[in-house]
Amino acid sequence: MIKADIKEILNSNDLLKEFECQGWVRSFRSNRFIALNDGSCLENLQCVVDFESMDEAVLNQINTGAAICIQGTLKESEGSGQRVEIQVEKLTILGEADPEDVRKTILSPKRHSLEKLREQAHLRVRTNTFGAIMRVRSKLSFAVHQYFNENGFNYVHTPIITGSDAEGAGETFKVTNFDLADIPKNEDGSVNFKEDFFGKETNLSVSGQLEAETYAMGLSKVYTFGPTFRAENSNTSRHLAEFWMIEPEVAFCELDGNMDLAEDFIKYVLSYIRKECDSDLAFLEERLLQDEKSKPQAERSPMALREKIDFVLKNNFKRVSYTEAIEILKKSKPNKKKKFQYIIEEWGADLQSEHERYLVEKHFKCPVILFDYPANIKAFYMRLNEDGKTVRAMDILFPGIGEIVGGSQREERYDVLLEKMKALDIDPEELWWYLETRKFGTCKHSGFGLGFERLVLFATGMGNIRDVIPYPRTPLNAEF
RNA sequence: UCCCCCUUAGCUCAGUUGGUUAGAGCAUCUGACUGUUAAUCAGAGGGUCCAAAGUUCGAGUCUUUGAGGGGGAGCCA
Repeated sequence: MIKADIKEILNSNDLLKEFECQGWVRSFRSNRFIALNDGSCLENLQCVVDFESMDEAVLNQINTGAAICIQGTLKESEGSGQRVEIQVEKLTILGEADPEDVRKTILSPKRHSLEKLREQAHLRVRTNTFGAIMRVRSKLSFAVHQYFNENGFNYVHTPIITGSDAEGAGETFKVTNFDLADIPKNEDGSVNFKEDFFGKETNLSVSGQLEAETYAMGLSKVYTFGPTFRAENSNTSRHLAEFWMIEPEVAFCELDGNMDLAEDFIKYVLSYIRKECDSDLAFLEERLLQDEKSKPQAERSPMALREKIDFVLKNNFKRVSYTEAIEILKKSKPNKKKKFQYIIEEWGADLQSEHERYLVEKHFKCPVILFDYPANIKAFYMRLNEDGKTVRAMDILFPGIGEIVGGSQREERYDVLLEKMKALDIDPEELWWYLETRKFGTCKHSGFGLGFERLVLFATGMGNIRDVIPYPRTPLNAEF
């Protein structure tokens, strides 16, 4: 008796050998054919039972959704849909699933909308689509660690609870131990944080960057990969209140090296899943194709999913300075014909997503790295260029996703950084430790943040970020 | 937070100008059939028409407010 998961059995050549495996019934046809799935791969194992010799009570419990254990002989399939199947000799019901209840859930064997699946997020991983997405997500995150490990990076766990709100990356969730019905106040009516757990105001991290920078100043190459929290009231298909972010930080590295790293990294992880997840990607590709059949020709994507990934792998990302991008946009048709909602008139304008989409999807038709942005539309820690008006920032824009990476060379000059903080009203006292790294052996260094779910979005071809994370947290939704 | 759209059976949706008993497909149940691949065939059950208020002889349908969902924008990763 060989105990194996379904992936192993489907790839096995041990015909006529005895196997045992467990899984959940996807469908039971003709009182004879069980489609069994255990999540080890997309494909189901066909288990053939001899219903005439089977206990009727057991037979009646082989319903969609039930967990079962089967023992039987592996043989070549007589049917055409699969190479091998198991002729069942023993079947045990491990967990029942009453069809009357199952039919009210998304487990019922029919097509369900992604919105309906989201309402039953605890069950959706049992569908082909979510099984595929979650396996791709898992392989992608493994590839993240493998890439950095192979390239001499150290994995750093930056704090999730932070005491500084000075990063400016967004609205924060407060962390407190106060009884909310009775919050200690100062005489002037403000909250007395001295009585709180940490003795100061704390919140959930919106970025591990500042702490990662300090570690890069000792380990040279570091990265973080962890949850990130933003309390912004963002209601879009690209934003989550809780998401996973990858943040490498490299000492002795300037912006060009940073761009090289980001591009190499993205290509590595995508090529990894291209090798490891072909049947899942093929399934997602087909799903997308079916989905697009109902759309008008103009809205359909020109490339199939795997083709799109391969295109990114084969082509260099276009590197364009902000100044060049503005020139391209100024001369563009939608700008001249005033089709843009925000017309680009002069240097210094912040790029809206319609402009980014034009550059990526219409003009270059390829991932684009924009760099050297005007200083006044970017964060305080980005390194000021010699021109005094731009900073060494870079954003990577992906078709259909928008900004997937935001990064920069960091300002390593103590005086310049201090001035910048003062100008932007950031209290240097709060970030004393960050400033000290610029006093003791400061050096040029760079890093970026990559939104992991946005990467999964691209890799799976899904359209809504809530469908590439197990339990999405968004405004007004923290179910499960 | 702003703009637009949606909410009718377990699911996806139809429902005419406001009119009598609100329909279909899938799913479920019962029966038939059995090498099926979202099996097939016959039959059955299944409704707080999102909520509240209003207009009207009469509201699934019209009006107002609210809730939830989707798409787009802003903020960003």
